[in-house]
Amino acid sequence: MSEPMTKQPANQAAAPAEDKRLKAQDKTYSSPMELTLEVVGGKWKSLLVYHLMEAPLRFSELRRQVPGITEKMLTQQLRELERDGIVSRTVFPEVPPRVEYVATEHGRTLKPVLEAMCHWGRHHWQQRTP
Amino acid sequence: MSEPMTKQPANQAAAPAEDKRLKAQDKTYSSPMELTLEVVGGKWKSLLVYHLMEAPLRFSELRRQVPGITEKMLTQQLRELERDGIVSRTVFPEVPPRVEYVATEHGRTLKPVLEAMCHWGRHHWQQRTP
DNA sequence: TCATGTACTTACCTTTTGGAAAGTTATGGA
DNA sequence: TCCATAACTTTCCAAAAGGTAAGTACATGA
Repeated sequence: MSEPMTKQPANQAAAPAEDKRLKAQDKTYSSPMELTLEVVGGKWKSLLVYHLMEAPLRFSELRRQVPGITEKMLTQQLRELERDGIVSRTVFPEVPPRVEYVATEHGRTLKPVLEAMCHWGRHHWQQRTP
Repeated sequence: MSEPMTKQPANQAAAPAEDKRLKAQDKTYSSPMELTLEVVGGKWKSLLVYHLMEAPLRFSELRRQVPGITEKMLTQQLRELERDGIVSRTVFPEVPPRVEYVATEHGRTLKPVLEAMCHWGRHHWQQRTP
């Protein structure tokens, strides 16, 4: 935990790196947690991934399930999650358009993290009023 | 998960609420995760709580163990964690001063969350370069 | 007298994040 | 011809988060 982790470019010369699962190349972290925070930190991402854990949802369904999120934030966060290989996006060539999002296999490895967060929140959100 | 949770003030009239474990009174969450994010979200808090999980550390030790954090951020985040009942602060009446921080019993309930985050980060920070 | 160490404050500034509201595209139906 | 729909994009703005750098208090030891 205390040993700094350095993300080296691994194979700078040969491979142009088509694996886009993780951003944050060349960055130095002091803890693995920082990487997790980069991927699902912020106000919306963990919520979104959680909703996409089991079944695909389309843009408008997701917007309904995550009250308060604006369209701008929704697309923005989904794009970043997609870039990090956490969710996948499928466009159906219809009019009006239909686009579905789901957690990828890689994204589903976040399940323990999200469930721990969910569990903690559930059990501590009204610990007061004893 | 989908049912909105509303945090009511519980006993507005009588009790002046001396329990400061959780902030975020009167707020409505759409998911328990949001509460967790309020408590350990942000760039530093989860890292700090993780370091204070087992043994107490003093201010300067913490600063050393969390490279990159400024003194301002360190005190600020520790104050918020203290207000939320996650860490406790002990001042030793000495000169030069000595102040120690540790996770409270309540704070230690975050262990599964932080460990899940740590675990995920450790196993995915270099998944590329296959 | 002066520097040292520790745990802070404070003021100011930059960066990041988030939000409101309007515009865009394409097609089929009234 | 006009409207509706879905999934955006764009612009402009506000707020929150984070960072820099300097200053403070106190007792001790040089």
